[in-house]
Amino acid sequence: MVQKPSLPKGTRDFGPEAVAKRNFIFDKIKACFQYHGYLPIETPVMESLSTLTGKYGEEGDRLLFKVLNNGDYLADVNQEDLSQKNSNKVISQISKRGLRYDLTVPFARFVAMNRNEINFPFKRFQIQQVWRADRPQKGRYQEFYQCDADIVGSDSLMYEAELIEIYNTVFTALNLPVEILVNNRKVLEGIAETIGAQNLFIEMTVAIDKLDKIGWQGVGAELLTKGFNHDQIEKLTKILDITKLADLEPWLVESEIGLLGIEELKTLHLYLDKISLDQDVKLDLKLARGLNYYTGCILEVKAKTAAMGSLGGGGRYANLTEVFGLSDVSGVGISFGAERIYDVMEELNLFPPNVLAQPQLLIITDDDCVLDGFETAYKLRKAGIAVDLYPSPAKFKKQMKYADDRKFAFVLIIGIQEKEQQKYALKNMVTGEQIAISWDELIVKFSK
RNA sequence: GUGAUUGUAGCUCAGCUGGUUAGAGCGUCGGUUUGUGGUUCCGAAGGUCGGGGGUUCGAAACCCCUCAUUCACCCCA
Repeated sequence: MVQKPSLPKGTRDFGPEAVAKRNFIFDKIKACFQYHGYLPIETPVMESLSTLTGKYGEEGDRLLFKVLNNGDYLADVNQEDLSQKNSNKVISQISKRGLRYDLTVPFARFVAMNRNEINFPFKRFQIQQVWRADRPQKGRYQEFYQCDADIVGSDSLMYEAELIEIYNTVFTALNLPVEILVNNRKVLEGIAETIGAQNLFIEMTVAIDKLDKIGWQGVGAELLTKGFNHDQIEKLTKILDITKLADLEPWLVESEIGLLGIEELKTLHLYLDKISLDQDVKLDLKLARGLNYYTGCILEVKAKTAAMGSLGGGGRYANLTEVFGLSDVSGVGISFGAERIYDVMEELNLFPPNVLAQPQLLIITDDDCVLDGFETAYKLRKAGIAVDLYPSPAKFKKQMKYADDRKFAFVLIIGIQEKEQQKYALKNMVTGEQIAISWDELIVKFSK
């Protein structure tokens, strides 16, 4: 029986053009990373589940893809857990591996394991897929590429500035106008302290992150259900509307950690003042970011001219390697969401017309000249000219149509007439013009 | 995990309140006097109407279940 082919939820195929376009994005990002001294690494698709769980918050754990153990995986499962259908307990017994959820945590694991071989500060980049068991929707897939650059082993805020500069450079190179939003988790903690809600810090960040979407009314309502009172919410409203660092400082004088955050932002700006950027960089106190491992500056990139979630994000994580037994190694990094950048660039028509690098020239032949065609193709390629060849002496109509469909700019016709005249017929597929051309002329025309 | 939405040819979609052999455009393939595409004209192939069950004399259409899609929420790139 024939089965109807289909793709798993949230995944897609990439045809030749899509791959070319994606590589166009990768190439820009990669070039920029390398230009700044980042070195490439790759890590396995699968990690031990224990490496992944507990790093992304409760929600993140739910979105982890688990890999079923091999063999008789039910053999050793606790019968009680099984009969009670306790999925949480059973899963840990039947699955010891999971698909990576991002590239940052595997990197932290990599650093902890290779600490003796690594020279700190260690700058690495990594372009690989990640998987999230999320319901797919616009700009959201279950399988997608992240392009990460991270530095571990230095707490210098110079790196925050460098990463912002990288965002700036890449999006400028892609001709995609964006807004780079900056905030600091310490400042947010300070704000929580100031309004007397330090124990509700996570709830606060999750709520205010939605301000853009549901406004103060919605956020206020959510905060109330989380245990905030009207007084606190009102205070929070006032603080978060602040757009200048100087205006914020008076609010946080009582908070040691808040002042530390402000100090960090000030230092960051000292660096940024030394360079000029094409994209907008803004302080945004409403930026929170859900990943709980961030401890200092946080960054997020949004498209200015398209409705799409963030195109990238990142931040400082002071302790991520600690759970893997390596303390006092601070890290900071950013991630580009290649799929979303792709979607936005497609929407805005930003890809160059000829991303699909293919030969300009197609050779077609008749019955008597197939071998001559093959030989000519070989000689042209040897002369450094990219060329393709139709494989059989089909009707010229068919061969021409093929050339047209594949958008070759020129067709080189080798038939019995050409062979007798010791010339080729070269047809320009755009103008329709056809000329007789010698080998030497051909080489000159197509050599660069 | 929650709430909606859609599922008919390779693609985009028609198919009225259930009624004979399910249609169109595009695409594909073949031909249009045997050496020429993108622009003629003619023709052909291609569908278990997502799957299963039910109601009915009769279901693509109505009901139930299931699978899948898209979108929103949660969360995030």
